[in-house]
Amino acid sequence: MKLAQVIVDVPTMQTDVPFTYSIPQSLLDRIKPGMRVIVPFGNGGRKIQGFVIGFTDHSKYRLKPISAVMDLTPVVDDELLQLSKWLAKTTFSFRISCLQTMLPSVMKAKYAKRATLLKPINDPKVKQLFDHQASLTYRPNKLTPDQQALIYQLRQRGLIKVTYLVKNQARSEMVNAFTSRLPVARIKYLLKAISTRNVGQVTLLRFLLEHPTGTYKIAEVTKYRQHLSSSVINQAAKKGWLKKLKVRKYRNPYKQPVKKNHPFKLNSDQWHAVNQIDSSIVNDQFAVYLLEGVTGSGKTEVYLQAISKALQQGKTALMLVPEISLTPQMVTWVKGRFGDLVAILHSGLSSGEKYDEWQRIQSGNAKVVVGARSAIFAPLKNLGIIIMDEEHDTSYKQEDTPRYQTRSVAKWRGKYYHCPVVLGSATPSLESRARATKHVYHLLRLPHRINHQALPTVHIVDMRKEIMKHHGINYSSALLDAIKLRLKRHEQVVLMLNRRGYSNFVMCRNCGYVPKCPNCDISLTFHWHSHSLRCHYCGHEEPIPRTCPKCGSRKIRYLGTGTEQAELELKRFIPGIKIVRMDVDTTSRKGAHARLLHEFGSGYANVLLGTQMIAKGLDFPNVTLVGVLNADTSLMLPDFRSEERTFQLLTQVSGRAGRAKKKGEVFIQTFNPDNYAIRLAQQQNYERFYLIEMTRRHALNYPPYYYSVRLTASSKNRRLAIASMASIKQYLQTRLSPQTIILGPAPSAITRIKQRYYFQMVIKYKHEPNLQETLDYILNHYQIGVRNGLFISIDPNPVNFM
DNA sequence: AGCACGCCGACT
DNA sequence: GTCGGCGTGCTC
Repeated sequence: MKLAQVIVDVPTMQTDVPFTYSIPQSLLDRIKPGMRVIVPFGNGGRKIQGFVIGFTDHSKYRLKPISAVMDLTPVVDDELLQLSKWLAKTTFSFRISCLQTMLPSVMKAKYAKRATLLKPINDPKVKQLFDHQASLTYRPNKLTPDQQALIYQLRQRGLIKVTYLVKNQARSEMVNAFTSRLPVARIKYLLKAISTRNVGQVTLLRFLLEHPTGTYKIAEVTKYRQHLSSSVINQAAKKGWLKKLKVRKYRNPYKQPVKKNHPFKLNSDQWHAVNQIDSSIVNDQFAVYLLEGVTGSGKTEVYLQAISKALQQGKTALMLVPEISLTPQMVTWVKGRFGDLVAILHSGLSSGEKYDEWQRIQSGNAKVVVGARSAIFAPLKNLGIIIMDEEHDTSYKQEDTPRYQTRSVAKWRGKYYHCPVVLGSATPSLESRARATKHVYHLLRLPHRINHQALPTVHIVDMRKEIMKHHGINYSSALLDAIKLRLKRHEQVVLMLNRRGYSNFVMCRNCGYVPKCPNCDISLTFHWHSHSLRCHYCGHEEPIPRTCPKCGSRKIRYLGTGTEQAELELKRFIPGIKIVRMDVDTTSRKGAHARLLHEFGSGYANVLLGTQMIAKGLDFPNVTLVGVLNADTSLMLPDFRSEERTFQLLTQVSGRAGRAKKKGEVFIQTFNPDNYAIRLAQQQNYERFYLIEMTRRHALNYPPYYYSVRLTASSKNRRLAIASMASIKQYLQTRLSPQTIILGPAPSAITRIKQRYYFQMVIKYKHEPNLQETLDYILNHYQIGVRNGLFISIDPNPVNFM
């Protein structure tokens, strides 16, 4: 007896195990592991989606049969099934959540219910709800309580039947196409027999003669062939000349053709790096390479040539980049080199486009994938290389469940396929660089810029002195002079406003009062457009108070530096200056990012002003000046990695200046001109920074000397949360070694969100072989009654401790 | 998650 | 008496 093991779409602790179902005879030969199925679940007749993960031949339960199979071929292959298991275990998340994050969002089922009247009912309320129809399809939570009650009553009285629907959103756009049915000899005969006045038919027959086999999209053929129209094709179909059918249309997110580019000649450092990586590809060897290259050292070319090697070997390649640097420029590079073999996955695509790109990968038509974080799950088979560009970037860590670190998943897949993983960065994370020192990773260095380009000159401007000079808060006179000089020379300027961990808020300059969210207890953010205060966590909005609610003073006003304010201020200092502003507000719309960059790249604007998002991957030859308006904000964060972040950001943004022939200049404005992170970023001295920072981390018992796990508990009941945390800490202390450090429990940085209280503990350890079991035990035993009790989440290796 | 079941108070 | 509120337990 063949029975299916199914992971059901119910993300809870109790249902996080395979459920066994019987397989109806009709599905027996179609059903395979990795397919999605629809199964009955529970005693209310509910139907839900599930994933078949395997088969078994016996079960102690009374089994229900699988209702339907949703896929023709498996959507998750054996490798990804195994990966989902590992991922669920190591990130303390549900198997179903892992499976779902590995797939395009459209493959997640949407649920609806349908109520069908068993006989006509003459109640006006019922008629209104059913819109005079016999059945109503609805989402329960979209109905008003009254409507829900009405349906409940009708059901109780046996007047309606309720069925459950599982909707598959994954749909491909289909277009009309045709294929020839005529043998060549017959076409030749017809061409002679038909009058040449039938222009359409003759043209069609000639087309069929040229293309005796194959399927052609009607829209495309009629567009490029004169005299050939859809009516001609329809007529021909009736005559039996050709067969009409539907084919999938791939929604291609990059319509404009890209210019082909060719491999560059490598310098000796690049050559050495490519050689090393290639040997791992050729020898089917898992190895992690850390490619440490200064900005402008030609890392991209190393990646491209390594990918090329993998393709030559008949393998596939996966290249990950931070979301923000997945710019049209980067896409042009890869598409230009590998053409239609490339699939792109990033958040700018519509869900339909993402699904189509996923299909191209799944079917084997795309062999090179470039994408942001979640692309690490791209269904490539026979991987030959995995590349992570800017490996230190924090966007590689998923911040909600499953809280995976892309680097770990990359290594897992690299081991599975016996292929190299290349981590590239100008400023590697200390974790990775330390592993290279210990020879766990192979260090490959590119210490020179290509074509012996000089590094830009970096000036540090002491803002403590500047603040006295004038009323502006964003621009030192040195930076303003430098900007004016570029305008005169018709060169361009990039200005960055460091907004990491920073928000614009309103403060009373008399008493220091800051308006906070009544639900979440965090500072409200000032919004220029709506002229109101908003909570970033829950969306609460309120007007700006005219007088301080605490002291009554009228000196309550907007404080801090936003990009809008920086833009206005610069326009005041330099009238007529053309600025392209890039921040969350201006880039939220689809395609806006590319449009703004194009606007700047075309030379229309003098200045590109933006937040961190401009620091990465941009390459404009006419930019000779980069200004960092406030280097400090990221230094102020209560986070042990703030120096590392600041160093990385400043180094990266400095690399934006002078990438072509013209020499670049950088101004870093700061209130902490002597800070080592700022000083060493000025010198672009990563190795020195690494040594100093490692000493500090060692002294303070921080990563990479220690591993860390953050445990967060939340509850509506504040005292319950505190008490549980205390008892969890006690339990941990009995189970873990005495050298392990437990910080907290302490209120989280966001103490309260949506009426729930958050508390956290951080476990710092060097060696804890039983940590996995210990934490599993805590999840199973302390998380009692998620609804009103305590909810626990665990984040292994959190990116920050806040 | 979402459903049924069961226990309790308050309504025609 | 029963309607409907919420707390609890279970789903192959």
